[in-house]
Amino acid sequence: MKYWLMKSEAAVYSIVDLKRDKKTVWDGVRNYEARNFLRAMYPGDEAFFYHSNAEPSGVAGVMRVSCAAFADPSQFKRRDIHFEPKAMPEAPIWSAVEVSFISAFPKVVALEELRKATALKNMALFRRSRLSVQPVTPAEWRTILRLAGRAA
DNA sequence: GCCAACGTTGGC
DNA sequence: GCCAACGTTGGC
Repeated sequence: MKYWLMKSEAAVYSIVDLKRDKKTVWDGVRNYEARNFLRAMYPGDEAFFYHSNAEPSGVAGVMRVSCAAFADPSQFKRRDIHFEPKAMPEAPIWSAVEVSFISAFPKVVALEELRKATALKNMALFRRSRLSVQPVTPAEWRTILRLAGRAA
């Protein structure tokens, strides 16, 4: 099983929305490296839900990858902001996964806190700016759970 | 709202 | 294939 971190603007879709919906299609990723990480996901993998552009930004909870990567439906929708004219149903360009709610932390583990943790200094989060889907190592995963007040 | 980081596009 | 222009992400 692998671990991941996935970013969403909190005002657009937050952990509260995922808790309500139970599961959602994580679509709209339009960066090749992030897409390749989506394609590397398997059902049962777990991911941190990261709130970006939030007050504070940080890790807000945990979700499970509940369906492996498939063609992102939004790339075919002409009126969708994520429409991709070059994508054909028989040759999709972008991928999505389905994720399911596991838990919301009582308190968001803020970016500032993540920065202070020396065990996290090599996180992709800090080394690769703007990457919205990224791997998390088991050690990083445990560290963040501990910061969240959850047993690792 | 500003702006740094950085991926993408398109002219040449 | 280079690189300037441009657009987006995301912290602050």
